[in-house]
Amino acid sequence: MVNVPPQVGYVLKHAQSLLHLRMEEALRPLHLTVSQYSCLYHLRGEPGISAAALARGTFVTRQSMNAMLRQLIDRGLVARPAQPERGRALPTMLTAAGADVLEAAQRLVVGVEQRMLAGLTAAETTALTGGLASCVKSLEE
Amino acid sequence: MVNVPPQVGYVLKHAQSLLHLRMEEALRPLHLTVSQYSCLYHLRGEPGISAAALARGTFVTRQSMNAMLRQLIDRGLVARPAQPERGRALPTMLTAAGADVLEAAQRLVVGVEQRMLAGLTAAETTALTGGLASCVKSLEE
DNA sequence: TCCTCTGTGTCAGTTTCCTTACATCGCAGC
DNA sequence: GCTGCGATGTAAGGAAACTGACACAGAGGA
Repeated sequence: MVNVPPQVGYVLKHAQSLLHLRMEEALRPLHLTVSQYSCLYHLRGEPGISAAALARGTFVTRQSMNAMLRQLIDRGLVARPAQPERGRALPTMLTAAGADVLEAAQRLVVGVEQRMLAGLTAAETTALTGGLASCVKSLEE
Repeated sequence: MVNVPPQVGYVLKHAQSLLHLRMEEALRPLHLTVSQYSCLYHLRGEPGISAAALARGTFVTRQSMNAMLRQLIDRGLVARPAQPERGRALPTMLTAAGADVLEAAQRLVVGVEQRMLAGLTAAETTALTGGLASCVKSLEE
């Protein structure tokens, strides 16, 4: 890391990589991966969402999301009807057990985020979030 | 994405995911992945570095880095002696062809980063980099 | 009505990366 | 001298993700 100019992309990757690692460590006792947590989290925000829409919100492909959902259904954390009411989309939702696991997981994740932001003021945190949101907006046409 | 509070971790993941995607698209004409670009980039900054140290700087495992290096050596972009001069570490370095490819790749990557930061002032960009660096520092013990 | 386009679910194959494990080398301490 | 420790390189196996491909359902226009 010597003679390497502090490029934004590299620091961004570094922060994301480290956050992912810490979250993985924190969620390990619950036998939950970061992707699975993200899946449950979005599912609570939008009950009855389709797997494809869930995949877009979690930054994975439909195929990966369906494989992940099968695991979560086997564990009883997620439920999905066998037949669609209309169209092809199968509305997915959290079970009571899934909501419990998510609540416990979120406490752990919030702890990690607080640790990540420990060196920043509230104003700096707001500026960081705003800056990242601007990057997202600029990168999607 | 409705009813989802703007958590920092999520926006961070979103920005990193999008940046990775745009870089992958930009580097495709050069038949280079983001990881390979990152590898060449660090190699130029620290010639003669070991594969293990390179792996730490690129956020992958030693095994993945050695596999990647084999590909890059086959393409003539990287060179590594067959025998270590001392110890077990094999000093890795860029070839002339590798330096050329890296230079072309970096132009493309800089373009993507500029696009990402288009909506931010210079001061905001500095604040963003500083905020991310603080997150990194807080997350590594 | 027919056609096209988009969105969704799914299967198969491949790639990439990680985890686990082992052997080797230099170094510091007894 | 010898031993434990850390760092490096390597191999084998598995987990997770992606790409490519196909079929189906609804919306909209010709």
